[in-house]
Amino acid sequence: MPVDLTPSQALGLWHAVTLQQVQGDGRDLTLRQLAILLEIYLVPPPHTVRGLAAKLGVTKPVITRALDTMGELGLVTRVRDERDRRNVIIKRTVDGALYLERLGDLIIAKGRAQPL
Amino acid sequence: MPVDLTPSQALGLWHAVTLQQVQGDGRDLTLRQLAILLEIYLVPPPHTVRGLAAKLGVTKPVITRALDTMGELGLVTRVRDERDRRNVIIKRTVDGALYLERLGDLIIAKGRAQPL
DNA sequence: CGCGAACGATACGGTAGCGTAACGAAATCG
DNA sequence: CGATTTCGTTACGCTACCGTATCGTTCGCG
Repeated sequence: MPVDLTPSQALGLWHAVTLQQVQGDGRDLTLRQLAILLEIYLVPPPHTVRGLAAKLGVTKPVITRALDTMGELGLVTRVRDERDRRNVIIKRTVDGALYLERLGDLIIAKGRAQPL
Repeated sequence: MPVDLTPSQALGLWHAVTLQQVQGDGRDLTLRQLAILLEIYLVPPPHTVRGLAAKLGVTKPVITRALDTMGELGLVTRVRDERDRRNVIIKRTVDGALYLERLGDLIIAKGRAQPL
């Protein structure tokens, strides 16, 4: 079941959500960081630095740095892969799930408020 | 007519759109910049630095800097208010309208692709 | 083994945004 | 008028992210 939007609804929804995000508190993620976070939580594991970099079309340091930042925020964790110790497996956290749950709620709430 | 979304659809939509934005080209706006741009194009004029700062809950330099950046990208223009020359009126541009039109199209396309 | 490839992290210089504070120009008010 | 307020901008020091290049570790393969 697709989500059918008019142009006005689509931009209005984006407007409402970004506005709320900005007004909330400064703790905002970069577009890239958010994309990484969503990828980790919405796509089945396992997730690796290399895999994320390929999926997003960015370089590996971008992923490493984003994981550093989001790790400090508790949104994500890294675990060494014991089967191939060169790899690092990116794990989800409770706080990360909560963060995205709140984002989802925000989107839904603003979607409900869309006119037309 | 509201936009009714399930949590899965809401986050899936965000995922698809941010992913595309990141993959596209580096020309990505900050969350704040995007919020400002949407505010300018979706809310009836006139728009001033002070008004935008109040609406978004940020300081004036944030608006000035964002307008500098987006001005260089051609997404927005500034014109001195002749009735009160202290004010600056922020004007829309063709390129800015085009930019948001493409964003709207992207959202709609990804919305249509949402499962459930 | 030893050598090259793969993986993630780090170093480095550069750029852009931030918050606070101060500034110049213009309007308002006594 | 002159003093004060309002508006947008600029200055300053700081932090965070970027891209490129390189590093250390670990695996795979001859």
